[in-house]
Amino acid sequence: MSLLSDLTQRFGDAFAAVGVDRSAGLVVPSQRPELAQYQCNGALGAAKRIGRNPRDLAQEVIDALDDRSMFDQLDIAGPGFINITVTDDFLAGYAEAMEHDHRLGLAEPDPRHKVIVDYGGPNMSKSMHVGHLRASIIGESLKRLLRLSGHAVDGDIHMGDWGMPIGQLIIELERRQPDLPYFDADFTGPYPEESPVTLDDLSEMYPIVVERCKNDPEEAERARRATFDLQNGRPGYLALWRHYRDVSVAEQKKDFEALGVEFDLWRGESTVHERLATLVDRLMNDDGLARESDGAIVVDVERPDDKKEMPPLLLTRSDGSYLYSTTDLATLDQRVEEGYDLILYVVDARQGLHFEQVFRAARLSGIAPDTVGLEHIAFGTVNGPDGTPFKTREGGVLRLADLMKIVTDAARARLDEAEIAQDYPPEEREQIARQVGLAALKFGDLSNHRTSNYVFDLDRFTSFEGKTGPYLQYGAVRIKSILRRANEAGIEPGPIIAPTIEQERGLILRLLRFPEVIGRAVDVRAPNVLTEYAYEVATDFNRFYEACHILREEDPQRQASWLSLVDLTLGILTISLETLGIEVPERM
RNA sequence: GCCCCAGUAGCUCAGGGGAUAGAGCACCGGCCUCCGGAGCCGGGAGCGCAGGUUCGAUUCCUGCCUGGGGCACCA
Repeated sequence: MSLLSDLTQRFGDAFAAVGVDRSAGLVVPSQRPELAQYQCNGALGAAKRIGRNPRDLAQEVIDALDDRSMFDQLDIAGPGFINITVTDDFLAGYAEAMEHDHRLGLAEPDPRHKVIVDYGGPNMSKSMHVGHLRASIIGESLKRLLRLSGHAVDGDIHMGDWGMPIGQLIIELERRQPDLPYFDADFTGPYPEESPVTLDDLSEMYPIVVERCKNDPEEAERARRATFDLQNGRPGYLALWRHYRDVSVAEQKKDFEALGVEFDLWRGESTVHERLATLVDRLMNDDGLARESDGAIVVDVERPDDKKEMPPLLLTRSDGSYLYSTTDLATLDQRVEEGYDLILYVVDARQGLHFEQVFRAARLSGIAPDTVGLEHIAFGTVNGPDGTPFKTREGGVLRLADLMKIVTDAARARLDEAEIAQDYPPEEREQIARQVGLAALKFGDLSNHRTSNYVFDLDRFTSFEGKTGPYLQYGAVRIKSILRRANEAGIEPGPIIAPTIEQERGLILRLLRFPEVIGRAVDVRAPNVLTEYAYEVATDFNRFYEACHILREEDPQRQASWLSLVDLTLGILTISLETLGIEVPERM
């Protein structure tokens, strides 16, 4: 159990003992650290509800605590806050328990969910670019947070591989190379094993055909037709689609691996293509939920109390082809069948309406019962220094691979500047530069709340000073260095004893908050809660490091305790960074 | 027109109905016989506007202003 939940339980008991709902016993870190370590504000609200004086009630609650041995101070302040300071022995006991707990004080989740995190979501029609960055970074971190909390979690890339872009790429290739066998309806195969295009070709073709379809209704119609034919199993198109998919996946696997993003499931829209017809049929005939509208099939999802316009969810176009909404609904159906009871979509905020429609349709049809959680984890855009969406100097979309090079180069320059890792072997140096660049990128992104747009500032993100990924990495590496030196000097870690120095106490208090921080980050699905905490751990450690000279300490018991505390700090810092997707090098 | 998100220090951003709203950068002033100067200590400066709910509002509600975004046959 964590210290905070322990205190909350004790105060909950005390409130219950005086006849007040135990939820009033919620204990939180103090807002006035100079006054106390923790506080409980429950007496204020409770007193109001039962018509009592809050300070009197607070006193009664304190009197009702059945064991007060762990409290150093219990004060009533202001209108009725209970200020709480625990004894140093109690703190040391908790820290010692945490040091030997592989779960670091984290409780088992109740209930334990089977979770799917749907993120990344690249289209197979183009290279990954910065637009995919946030989904990947945030999704990966949320996946790790949920897993760390003890849930059973799978990450699914959910590629865009069955919609209109494929139809567009088919007609574009046909325009360029009409003699390829894929376009000959009478061809009986076999089709070539070699792909007629590379991913670079697709990336080059895609914007061109999109533009043409936008300006030419006939071209748009041809693309729709190709999409329809693909979805209805035209062999040449399917063969071509496989090539498109294979070259895309091969490239994307490299991109995601370089980013440190790992998917458990490489599924996509096409995964459910065999379910689409039966699903639409079921909603049309059995449930009577779907109806025809201008030749298309739609599900009405508006409610009488809606204040806003709520367009129906489109299941098929008027030509019978399927859309994003159809595959999303079918995918949801499949996920529920597979037993997932919490489904998170880490997708750009601009798709909010789409998910509201899909979720409503899923509820109405019973595809997703109320026991299944459906959440759109929305996020904002990445902006350049001028405040508009991030672009290259030429105004184009920045490819992910190029971005990786930019941050790695910047990290390498910073290493030179700070004279870090100067005489290491070149391979190790390169590896460190990549790790530092990624840390800069990820921490820079994740330290913003996910719903806000943020400014991508390379210089700021890669700095070794301030609230940055490289700063935290460097901090962790230096802690490793201390532990290494202690080991070389033959100093052994020992039991964590009661702190006597303010900075030491502060560090312990910070470390003990780890379980609550993880809990909160998971509750609000927001990794920035953890970036904030990791930074606080690092700064509290620096204060401790300044005040307590570990290797020179003469009292062996104290020295051993400090060494354990350093080790615990490294453990908490490392797992925090790992959960953010940031690696800590052995040395820098 | 309707809806969603945002508006907090010079800049970039945190902030869970509670006390005196925090951090980084930048700026100013201190601290190095120190385990890697990544640092540590201190200073100035802020909740878009107007109402409302509440003992108490940056937080919840309403309206307005500003910026970004969305609104069936794209994803």
